[in-house]
Amino acid sequence: MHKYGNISAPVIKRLPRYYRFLGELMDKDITRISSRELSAKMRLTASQIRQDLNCFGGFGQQGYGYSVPGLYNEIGHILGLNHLYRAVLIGAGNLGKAVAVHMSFEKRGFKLIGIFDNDKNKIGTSIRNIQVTDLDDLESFCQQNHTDVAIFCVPKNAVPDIAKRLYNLGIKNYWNFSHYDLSLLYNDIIVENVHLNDSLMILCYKISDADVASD
Amino acid sequence: MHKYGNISAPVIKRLPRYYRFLGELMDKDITRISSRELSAKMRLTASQIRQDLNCFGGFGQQGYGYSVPGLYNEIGHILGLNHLYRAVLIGAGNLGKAVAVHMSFEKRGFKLIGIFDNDKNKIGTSIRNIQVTDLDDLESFCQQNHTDVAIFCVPKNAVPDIAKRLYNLGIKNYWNFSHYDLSLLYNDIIVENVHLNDSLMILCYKISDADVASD
DNA sequence: TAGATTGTTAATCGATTAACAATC
DNA sequence: TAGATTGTTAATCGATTAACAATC
Repeated sequence: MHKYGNISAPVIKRLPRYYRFLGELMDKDITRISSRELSAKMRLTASQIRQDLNCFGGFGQQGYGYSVPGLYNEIGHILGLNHLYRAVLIGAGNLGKAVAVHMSFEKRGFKLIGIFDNDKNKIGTSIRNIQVTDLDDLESFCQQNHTDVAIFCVPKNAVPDIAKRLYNLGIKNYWNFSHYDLSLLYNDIIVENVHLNDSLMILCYKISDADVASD
Repeated sequence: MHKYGNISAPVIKRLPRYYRFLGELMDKDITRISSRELSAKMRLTASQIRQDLNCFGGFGQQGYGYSVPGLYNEIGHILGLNHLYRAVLIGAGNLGKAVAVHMSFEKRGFKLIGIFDNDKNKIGTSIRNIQVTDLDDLESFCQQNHTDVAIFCVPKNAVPDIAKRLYNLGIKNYWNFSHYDLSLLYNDIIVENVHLNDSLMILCYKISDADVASD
């Protein structure tokens, strides 16, 4: 059922960071690196790097280390960046617009194919050469255009209804910017959350926890 | 040095979710809940909830459970939401604009007091009643207006220079949307990252890992 | 008082680090 | 071959779960 056995969440979460650092090394024309050198740059242990990579395969060479472009490509492949999953964005407000314009979807395995909103003032306008479509036309659009993923940039209370419509269309992968707990809705869906409010509150915790003087 | 001893990162990351669920219970006028009931709603163990909360204090009552508003307020206080840390936003592009407009800073312990950019077309325009200021005036602004936090919404390569200027101004708390690894720059800073690209790649991994048919 | 549920200690599970034999 | 560094096993550390005495 899974390509790489059951890889633990902590390992998966570190992969994009490895990918980023390897990309930077490539920009500097560094072609080879040992786990020890990389661990120093990334401030983690060499052991962890070797353990992490060996979840997926033996990419290194004893006595030599790792090929930077080789490892970069391997991790890109593990992450699945060679795919082009077709995504629709739900919600063309400030956040949705920023996500549409700001993200390099193609570099990350996705292609944005549609944007939906229910605001008559937004419908018909274009973002990144994609026309904003009436949310009422979600079903007909997705039936005509194969869709793998939905991106939720709508307020919390609008989410469950839209999620059910998408689920009924067979679309079960969600990138969720809303604060609705999508993962509780169905069991056979894939959800990746971006909770900006949570992140901001964690920052608040860190600051106030360190700042013993106040309060 | 720390208000609540050394609380582990996993516990801290769960706090905003507890806070959210308790808020929803309050909206439904539910005034009391046991760890068992809450665990069922949140899909985690009652044991974990009790362990998590007891890092900070004994907020429950044997035989009764927890007061929903009581616990809500306690967690809000633990998160430090009673503060109003003064924040400046660096970068008024799509992402910066969305962050400025979309976030309810005041509910999360922050107040947005300034927005900076180096784009002449943006300087002077207003976002949320805050004038976009020339990045060159960062020092004079922060000297005149007490600033606790900086929010980075600029491209990676612009970050280190700006971070150094902020650090020299004594501003050492950062909400980082860029892909520059700020935490490696100084040791006495507080960084909370929002890495949208990483999140998107993790979604890609999850989809492609489940999707054994392809590739 | 009896029932319920906490706070907390003990047991288990998983993730990280250390060590080292294999090997390039 | 000698030196370096991996892949992998074993040891440690930390987080989660289970159990239960304390107590409302």
